[in-house]
Amino acid sequence: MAEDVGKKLKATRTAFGLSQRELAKRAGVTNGMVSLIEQGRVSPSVGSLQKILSAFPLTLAEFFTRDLSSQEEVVFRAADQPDMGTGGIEFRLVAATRRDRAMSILNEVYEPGADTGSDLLTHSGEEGGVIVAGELELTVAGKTWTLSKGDSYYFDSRL
Amino acid sequence: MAEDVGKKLKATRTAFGLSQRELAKRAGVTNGMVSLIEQGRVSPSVGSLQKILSAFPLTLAEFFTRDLSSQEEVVFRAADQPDMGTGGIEFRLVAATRRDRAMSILNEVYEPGADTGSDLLTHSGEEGGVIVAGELELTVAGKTWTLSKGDSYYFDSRL
DNA sequence: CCCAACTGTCTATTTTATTGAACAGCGGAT
DNA sequence: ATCCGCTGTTCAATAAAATAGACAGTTGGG
Repeated sequence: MAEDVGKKLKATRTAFGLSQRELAKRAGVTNGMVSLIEQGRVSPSVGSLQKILSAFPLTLAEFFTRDLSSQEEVVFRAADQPDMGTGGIEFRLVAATRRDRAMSILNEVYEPGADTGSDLLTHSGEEGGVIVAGELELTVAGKTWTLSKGDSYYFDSRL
Repeated sequence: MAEDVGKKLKATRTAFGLSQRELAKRAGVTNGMVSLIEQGRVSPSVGSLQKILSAFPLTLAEFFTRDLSSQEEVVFRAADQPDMGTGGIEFRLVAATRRDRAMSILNEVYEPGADTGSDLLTHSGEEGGVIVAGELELTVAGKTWTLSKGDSYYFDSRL
């Protein structure tokens, strides 16, 4: 178990806020296969893994280098937030590269007249937010960042 | 053919100066499998690919990020040259990260009394060499490097 | 020349991944 | 309570990957 593809795939999938079935449908594979891979009961072919990753989208290189570069990041820049939305609504997922997130935060931009249905932000021991305008000085665990429009933060509330 | 694993594997294998059988033996797989993978006739499982790459040795992340970072490098530092030798003889392969090399260059260090059999350097339109002692100023295609002991160079002779 | 040792490719068989459709569990709505 | 829609898991059948071994071509030596 030198490199556990299953755990990494599960962490990536949950980070993007997708279910096994939703990921499978986008990738063109079956949900059972995603389940078996995540449990480590099969070793997928690189072709299958590539199809699955294309649903994020993510390349093989990005997938395998993922946690080495962004294990415990706190600040995520605007360009690093993938757009999950459709049509006139823009959803940008915060901390998408972070593994095993316990919650999801969305940066939402609505066209004039667009409608929001439910409250998507639920609290569960971790905190996150987005700077809509102006600048913010953020201090977490002794470190300080200056965030401007579009930047965001994410950290364990115990810090 | 988004990411051709076969071509990449073949380029990597030849860059390390290994035959299909030699690679297969080190990796604990069959030579036929290496052949089929390199021809693109099968898509190996990540487990199998991982076993194969461990013979170089190379991680999955390093394998997939390989050509993005070192596509057309000219200078290769001493630390980047893998040791291909055994026993008292030290063989360090130059430009191992470069894809589809048409030749091989070896930096050879022999213990006192060791014996050399055949001439390993054959010319075929490309040039390479190693700095054994002192310093050298190298200019290729308008760029200049200063090489010291252990450093090496590799470039297309048309430049 | 012939032999030996190597190169990579190909075929039949075994092993494994992948599919498609079932299953049980959970939360919300009626 | 049931029903709906979702979550992830598991099973038998199918498709594909991996194996063991044979094959042809090449290089160097006796």
